[in-house]
Amino acid sequence: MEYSIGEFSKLTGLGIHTLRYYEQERLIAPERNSGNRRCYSDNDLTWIAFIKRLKDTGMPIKEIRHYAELRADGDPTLSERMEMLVQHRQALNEQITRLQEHKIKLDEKIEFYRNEIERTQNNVSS
Amino acid sequence: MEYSIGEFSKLTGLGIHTLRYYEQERLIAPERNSGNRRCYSDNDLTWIAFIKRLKDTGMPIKEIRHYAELRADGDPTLSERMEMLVQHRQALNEQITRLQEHKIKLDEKIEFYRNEIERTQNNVSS
DNA sequence: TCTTGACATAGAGTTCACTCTACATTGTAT
DNA sequence: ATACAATGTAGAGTGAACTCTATGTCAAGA
Repeated sequence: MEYSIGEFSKLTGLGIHTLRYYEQERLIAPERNSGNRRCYSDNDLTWIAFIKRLKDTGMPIKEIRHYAELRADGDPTLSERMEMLVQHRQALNEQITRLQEHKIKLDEKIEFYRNEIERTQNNVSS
Repeated sequence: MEYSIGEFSKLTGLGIHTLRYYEQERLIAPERNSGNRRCYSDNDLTWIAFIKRLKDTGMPIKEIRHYAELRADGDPTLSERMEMLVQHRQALNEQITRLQEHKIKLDEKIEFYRNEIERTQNNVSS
């Protein structure tokens, strides 16, 4: 299937402006039809899904662009791309660990608040 | 103990400019000494540590400011502050879950790459 | 006393990732 | 044929969170 930018925008949840911005940043390179209109494919759809994953996990546009450039060069860059993903997985693991530590501290803080609130209420009622 | 902005910057790892910016944004309100110099306390130190935690877990400055304002009002705002933290914990839990899903997908992708690389290498050597 | 370095303020500049505006062109329904 | 909605480009604007610059003050050491 092929999609106009409007259709593709709805499918991906990315605004039309954002899609054009991503193209300008060379993250994606949709075909053009006779009238110069962008023509997105199903392949573009899975690619955008992956871009969103990379973004959600904190990879900056610049780095995604680098990955996209390697991807465009095909098989010869397979191991370099894998290297990037392995690096990124490492960063992601560290991020998850950090957040889990933060969660523990936050739980403690909330527990502390619960006690404080009870204490102050006791003071008021006594 | 009390610290000059330079000392405090080293202790917290936040640049001097950032500390002044946080003050401008009303996240922190250090005392001033005779010569109008900022005078940070140990209390400020633990407060900054908590601010960093909130930031690291994705809370925007505006919201941290709101929390800081409640904090400055003392005990009467205890339950409102707890409410904020409970809300934030919810967001944090969702964030962790999302990242864990991303991690699984990334692991799969890396595995796919490993196979692809092996395949292409076999093609070359055969 | 003089100089140096840390500090002060006000405001400008930067980076990132969009997001929007202005204006021209094209595809579609009546 | 005409109107209008969707799309095109180029470039400006936005908001968040810093980060830096210019200029001035002040305390302490040589």
